[in-house]
Amino acid sequence: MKKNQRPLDQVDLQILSLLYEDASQSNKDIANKVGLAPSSCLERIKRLQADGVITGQRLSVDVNQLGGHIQAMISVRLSDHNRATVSQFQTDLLSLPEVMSIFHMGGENDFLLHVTVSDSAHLRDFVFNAITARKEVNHVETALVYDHQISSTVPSFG
Amino acid sequence: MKKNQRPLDQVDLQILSLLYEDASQSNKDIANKVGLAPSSCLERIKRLQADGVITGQRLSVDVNQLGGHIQAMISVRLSDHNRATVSQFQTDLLSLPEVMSIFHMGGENDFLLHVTVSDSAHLRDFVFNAITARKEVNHVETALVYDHQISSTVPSFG
DNA sequence: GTTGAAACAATGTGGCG
DNA sequence: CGCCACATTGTTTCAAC
Repeated sequence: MKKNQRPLDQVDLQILSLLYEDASQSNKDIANKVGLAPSSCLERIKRLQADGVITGQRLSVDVNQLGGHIQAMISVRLSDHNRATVSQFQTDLLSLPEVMSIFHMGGENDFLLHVTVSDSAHLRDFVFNAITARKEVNHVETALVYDHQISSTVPSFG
Repeated sequence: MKKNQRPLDQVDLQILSLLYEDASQSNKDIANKVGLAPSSCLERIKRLQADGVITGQRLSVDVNQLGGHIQAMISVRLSDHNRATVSQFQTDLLSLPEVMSIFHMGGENDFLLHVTVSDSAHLRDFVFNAITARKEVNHVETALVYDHQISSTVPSFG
């Protein structure tokens, strides 16, 4: 939370919620839905961005159509938990085209890698080449992801 | 994959890749970067949407600023694997404000729930009220998520 | 695929409550 | 101080090529 930041009011939350459902709506549409003039609405959206509440806008794609026919969640344990090792692992893996997102975890697994690959041979190669080949990796477990659904409701409570 | 669909060429992939990095770029900017006239570029983007390669546009928000101070990954096993039971569980949970996304898994866990909560009391209450309270739930395990990083590179390989 | 005109949306300014 | 109306700028979109 930044300094000099007004707390979010109900209208801010309404704007966030609308944009979270569908970020492609125009400012004008949002303004209409929340009952503000477009300029006032835009002012609020800009403030939400400046305050870091809105951090960006991402495209949703159908990875299956891009050749990502299989999705998997790969649990990884490292043997070395230095900040440098952990952070290097994270950076290296995030840059690979197969890796869609990385969860840095507490608990017995250090990382969950959500990956997409073209087929099971690709999955096997990815696990061997990108993960078990690394010295700091201690344990790897792969589970298939049948389906990944993302909520279209913005988290908001208190 | 739909019928009547042209395979993606290099320019399509370039457009996808640019928009995947930052979906807030204007069509005009994308057109410039890929070396097309804005109208041709827009035509391609529209086609990618019509073909279902681009499925939407999502807002990235800082959940921490919305009161989501803790993120967790909750592994759930059900005792009953009927389609109806599984699908009801998925629908019910996805609509809760704490749940950001649901992975339907193969393997010993049926679901991974990526959730955000305000504090550890909230986490405990959520697990009890939304998960273990359900008859079909057999086993629950909760792990803290320190950090979740999403790739800004679109998955793409043959 | 391009160009250029018309339609529309985003943005900045100044005035009002 | 936040909101609105209006003027300006820029973007999208459509038709003709």
